[in-house]
Amino acid sequence: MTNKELANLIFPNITKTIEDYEKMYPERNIDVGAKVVRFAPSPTGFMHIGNFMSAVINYCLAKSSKGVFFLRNEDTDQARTVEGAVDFIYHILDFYNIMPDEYEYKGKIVGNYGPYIQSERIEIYHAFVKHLIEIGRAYPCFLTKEELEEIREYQTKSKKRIGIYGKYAKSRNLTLDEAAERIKKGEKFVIRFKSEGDFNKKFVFEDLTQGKIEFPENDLDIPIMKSGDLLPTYHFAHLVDDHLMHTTHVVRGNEWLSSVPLHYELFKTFGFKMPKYIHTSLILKKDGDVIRKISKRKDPEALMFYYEEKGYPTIAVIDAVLTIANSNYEEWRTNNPDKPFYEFPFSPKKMSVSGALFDLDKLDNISKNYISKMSAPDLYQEYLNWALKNDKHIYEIISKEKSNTIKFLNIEREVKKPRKDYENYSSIFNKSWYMYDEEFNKKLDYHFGKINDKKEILNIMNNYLDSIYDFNDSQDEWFNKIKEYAKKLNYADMKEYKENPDSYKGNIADFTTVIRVVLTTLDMTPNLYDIMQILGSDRMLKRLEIFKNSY
RNA sequence: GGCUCGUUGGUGAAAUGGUUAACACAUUGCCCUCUCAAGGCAACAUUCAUGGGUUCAAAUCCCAUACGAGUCACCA
Repeated sequence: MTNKELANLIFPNITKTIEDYEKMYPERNIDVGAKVVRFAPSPTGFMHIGNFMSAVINYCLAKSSKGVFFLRNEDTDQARTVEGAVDFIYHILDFYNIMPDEYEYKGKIVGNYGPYIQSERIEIYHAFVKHLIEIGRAYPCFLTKEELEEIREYQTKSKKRIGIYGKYAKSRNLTLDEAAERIKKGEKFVIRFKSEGDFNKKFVFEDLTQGKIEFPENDLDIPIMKSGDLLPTYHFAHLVDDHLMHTTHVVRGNEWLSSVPLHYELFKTFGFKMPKYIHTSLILKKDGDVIRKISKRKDPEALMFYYEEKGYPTIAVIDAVLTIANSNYEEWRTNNPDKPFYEFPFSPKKMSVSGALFDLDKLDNISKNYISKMSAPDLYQEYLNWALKNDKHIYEIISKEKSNTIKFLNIEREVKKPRKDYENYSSIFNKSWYMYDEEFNKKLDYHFGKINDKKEILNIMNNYLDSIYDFNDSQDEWFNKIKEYAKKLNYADMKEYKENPDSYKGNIADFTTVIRVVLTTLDMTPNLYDIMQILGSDRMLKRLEIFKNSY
């Protein structure tokens, strides 16, 4: 029996050769320096902030170099596949407007280098595995789970390196005839790569983020094809796919760094050019005093659901992620406030090598700045979109009260230094509910300060609303009138009051607080003048009546 | 245990042998002010994990130690 015959025995129906596939997927027709990158999630869980960061970096790399960004669904672990995970990935990419140029979704293939779903590429992998067997660099391994367990135990006990290599790779020594015999008998097997590396020899690998790293050569005979579903393992699929799809830059998590020696040998064995690698740092979380990997279970902010539900502007989340990814992003952003994020010249070298804590305070700050710069109608639209998906109650109210909502959102906006009240859309209602009669009537929990005597409050309010307040007054006129009236009732302006606090009932702030609380129940609101303009005389009088009856 | 990487303030971090260790967020204080928000101005690492060494000079180079992280599946 020859290698070729063994290969045919294992893959009788695979007729295409790797040369055939080389022809099917020729070099891409792109500019020199254009990057071909991929986002390659496995649908074994819902997209988290780390995946997202990787997607954003890939998008950046591709767009800024006029390259290609494709999505490859790495679904080779069928057992752990989570339903809805793929839909969620596409939803997020669409939501954040970072859709790939090439992908395969719901039966639709976009791009010439597909299929983009690994389980649909099984014949391709088999052709490559077959080739490896033919040249004697892969072999069927019949080690059972129990045997593997034993080897492992022995290695642990005797403090040997763990893994299948050297004398532990028992099936390596089987003759081709023996192997064929056992296959014919129906024994289960995996295909292992036959490593020729020497653990005592070192080689230097250059990672774009981490720089030069010296590794020992790989000498592990790792499985490249699984026994049950005959799907390839990650390592082998990475080799085949990124070669045929002509990936130039692989962005992947740091956890892959230790697989580099293996991947290096795999590419070398086929004589394929290795892509460049950008190993990104992990996103960590501070939990009390412990710093650990961010956890999908414990940290709600780890999953991408969080930011959507809270209603963070998409660009704020992207900015926050890029700020972590690249230390000079923030500076670039302040210098280029209006440029799209993907024009940022992302530099792998500037990525932090150690893990970064994801700082929600920082996100809030970035987000507040974005929201403060939106026009009121734009903000309203975003707010409405958010409410439609996340809070029906709010949605009903603000769609009914569109004009008043926009007016409220416009308070101290579109000025040089706008208010920064909202870090996300879900926080708007908490700061504006009192503008809606329905909500206002529900609460009626008045928060008066120093002046809380009903008689005095009415003394101020009655005359003020009836005869002094004029809707047509400018803000200055309005405030002058208030000051004048306050003085009459023995409330001083700030300076006078500070000089002589005991000779007055209170100061102008105490005075306006009374008006504010009667009208809103709250002692803290944006500019009272604007609130009153929006409320209008009728509603204010109504609210005064309500106050009379309920306080 | 093997392999690899890392360790600058509460957080993200800059600096790549040369005066007082950038900047941003957070925090605190003051000012402004009808409250709030915003804004303005300050404060916040006598020190870069620890110990040695090289050098006129070290956060930056070298060595050791400690601590932390990742990985060592027919998971990705």
